Amino acid sequence: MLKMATQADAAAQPRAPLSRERVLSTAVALADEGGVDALSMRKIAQALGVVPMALYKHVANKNELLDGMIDVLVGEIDPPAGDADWKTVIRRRVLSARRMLLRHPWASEVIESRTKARATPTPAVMEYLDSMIGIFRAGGFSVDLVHHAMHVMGSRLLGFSQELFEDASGREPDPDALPPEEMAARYPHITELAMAVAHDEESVVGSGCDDQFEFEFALDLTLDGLERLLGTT
Amino acid sequence: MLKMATQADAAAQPRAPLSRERVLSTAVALADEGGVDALSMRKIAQALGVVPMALYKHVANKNELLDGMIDVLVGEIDPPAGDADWKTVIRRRVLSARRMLLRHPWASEVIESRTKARATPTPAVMEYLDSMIGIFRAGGFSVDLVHHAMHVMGSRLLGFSQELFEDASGREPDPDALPPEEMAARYPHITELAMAVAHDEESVVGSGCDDQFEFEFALDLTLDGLERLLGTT
DNA sequence: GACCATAGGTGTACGCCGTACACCCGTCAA
DNA sequence: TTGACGGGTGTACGGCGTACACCTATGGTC
Repeated sequence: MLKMATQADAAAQPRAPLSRERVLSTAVALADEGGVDALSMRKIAQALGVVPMALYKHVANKNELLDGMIDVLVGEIDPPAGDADWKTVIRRRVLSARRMLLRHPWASEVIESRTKARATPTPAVMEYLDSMIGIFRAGGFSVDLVHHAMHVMGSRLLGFSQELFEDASGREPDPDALPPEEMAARYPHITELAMAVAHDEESVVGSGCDDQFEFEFALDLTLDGLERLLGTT
Repeated sequence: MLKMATQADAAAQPRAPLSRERVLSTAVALADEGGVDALSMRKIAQALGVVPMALYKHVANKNELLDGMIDVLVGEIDPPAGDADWKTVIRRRVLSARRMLLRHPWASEVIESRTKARATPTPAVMEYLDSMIGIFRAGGFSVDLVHHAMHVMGSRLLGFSQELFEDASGREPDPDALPPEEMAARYPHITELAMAVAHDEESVVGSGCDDQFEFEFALDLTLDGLERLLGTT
């Protein structure tokens, strides 16, 4: 009796019924606040008030869970907007994808690693890419040209992220960082660049350079290049 | 006596003295053949004929080991070559970096994740970037313009790798892959593109599209864009 | 109403991981 | 001779993913 009562209470109050979506969204939330490395099945279960093995009734294993998380993220990207020309539609969509990636800093890493481990990207990613191709095609790109375009947009030419001066502030003062004069001696060009940038934007708080501006600059340079190609065909 | 003899034998024959470099290079070798996910301190130790904790006399912990591995890889990139103009020097260097990344498919993932976790990239990466900037500067780029250029080269505009059609062959025949007609219905544009590409290159074995060609196409498009910018300043 | 298949949550247990900590031994400077 | 020390060892701990057996409430069938 008593037992039944407490069970009923527990069931009524804190126990939403658990589902694949609930698992995925709390996983995303946990990753957002603690990073993917700190994400474990056990912690997800705990956050849901459930025993770890319960999760396996809704996702096959951790990799499949990561795939599901990717699909959640891709779902956050705005659908292609309206009837503008290809350039602005692509531009908006890419910027929307970027906003998503900034909201979930762990995203690019897991997309990278999961995509390499699978035979094919997850369905949501496929759909995203498909619609992207569709925009180019509707804009008059030949099949060949859109193939090139996808490679251009998907490649990172430098193998390494450009996030060099990303929030020098905001971290605890790293003990084994080089003193500035050593920096200047060892990496003269980086130093020159960093100083110029910092000076340029001395009014701006936070990161030494306006990443959003730089990203859009890169995007526009590339889209202009593609447009020129389109014109000459 | 006997014990000393066997010890001497063991010491003489299979026991090179162990060093940071030996640890790093066997770690790289193991990652090459089994992927980073399968790389563990215990396996590295085993490969070196040593107990796991022995490694910690040469690397502080696993993250620091990964950082060291990155530096090994970056060291494989050819130094800037000769006295050609900036465009060909950059081009050669980027292609050399790409060759390194293709030799070590796990590299981009660990560089990505480690760079995000550190206050600053590893020294070898810094040096690479510094010399890259130096090439642009020597080619007449203003500080501002080289800043833009680094962002252009370092950004991936699509958040997702373009490795869509990467070796459809060469994998075991994935059980839950969609049948072709379903593919065509759900992802019409991808299908169109894939078929066109496959047809184009039907003589070529392996991957449906020539990734090297596409990469160079993207690189040249970008470098041309930068050159145009340089001209108009 | 009796029955039983099934879906979904539980508990236990295994093997692997990174690594803290105490130890031990050979080398070499004083 | 001694004693510090660099480098390899052994043990142990807590956390991980997950296989497997179990329990229980639900709902369809006779």
